[in-house]
Amino acid sequence: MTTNGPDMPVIPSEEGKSLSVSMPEEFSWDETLHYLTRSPAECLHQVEGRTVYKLLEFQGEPGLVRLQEQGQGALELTFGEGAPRPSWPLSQAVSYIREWLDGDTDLRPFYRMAENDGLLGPLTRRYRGLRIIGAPDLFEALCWAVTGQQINLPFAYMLKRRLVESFGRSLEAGGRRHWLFPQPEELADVPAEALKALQFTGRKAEYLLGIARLMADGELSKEGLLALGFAEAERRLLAIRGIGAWTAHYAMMRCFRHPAAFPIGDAGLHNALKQQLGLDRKPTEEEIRRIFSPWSGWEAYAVFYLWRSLT
DNA sequence: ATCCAGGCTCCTG
DNA sequence: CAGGAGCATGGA
Repeated sequence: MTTNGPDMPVIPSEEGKSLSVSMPEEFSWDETLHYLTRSPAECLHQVEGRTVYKLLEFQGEPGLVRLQEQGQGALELTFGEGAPRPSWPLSQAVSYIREWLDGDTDLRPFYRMAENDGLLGPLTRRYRGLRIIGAPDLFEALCWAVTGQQINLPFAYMLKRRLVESFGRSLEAGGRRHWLFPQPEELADVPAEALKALQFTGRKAEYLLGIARLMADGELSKEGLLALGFAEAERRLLAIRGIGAWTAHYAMMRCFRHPAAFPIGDAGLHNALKQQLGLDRKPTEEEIRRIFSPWSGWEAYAVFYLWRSLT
């Protein structure tokens, strides 16, 4: 068996081909990397130095892409070296990356609004170019939110990793294994016991499987929710067992990129406000609403910048 | 040890 | 309908 016979097709023009992903001026690769590296247990992308690898899937076919900064507000996108080349074109990944890294939001109105704000002003200057890193896959966004309910973040990352490495597909390249988040179909028929063995609580196991079944059955989808609009999508999500206000808004923030999504009950948000405002206790929900009232329409970004202040 | 974690459901009164 | 117990584990 030959590995490099004359019948092996070689397409030089495809080798080393790269595409440019244009990003707005208000985009910071440093801030993006800071977010992407915040947990060593993260398994849905890999960061090596200032290079990001992520396994994507289109038409059921996985492909590894590599992202580097290109300068002039652009990223360089290539296929990851050492990985099987998918049949889909690299151009298919460009719009995904722009959505993932929030390249389509104009942050200038947010910055103008925050400019003279005593709380948000310093944060937007300190973390300028920070954008809401998305979770374009609805199932992933919901599972991640449910997983993170009421537990500390390191533990949540560990649970996610176990879930992904137990039920997701993967591909090895360059001595590293890259993972896809499981599809709803890949989780729908898993017994709750299997999730409990990964240290999910019995309750969370039920929540995750319930969401998986809804999506596998086509009763819940990103397209369907997008068609509903903000208020109706929220109502639909809240009707699902295991999804409360925090989870619904978290998903709308990370998956639907709704700038007015507002996970107001978030413990990290409370701690950030306490710290930024020098309070000796956490703010009440009423106080939070008052603090956020000037930022109407941009709550998700205000929350994201406040989260950033914690690390 | 005690309290808190990127909460939600379900049961009381 | 507000309030609180229970969930279950890890880190400070």
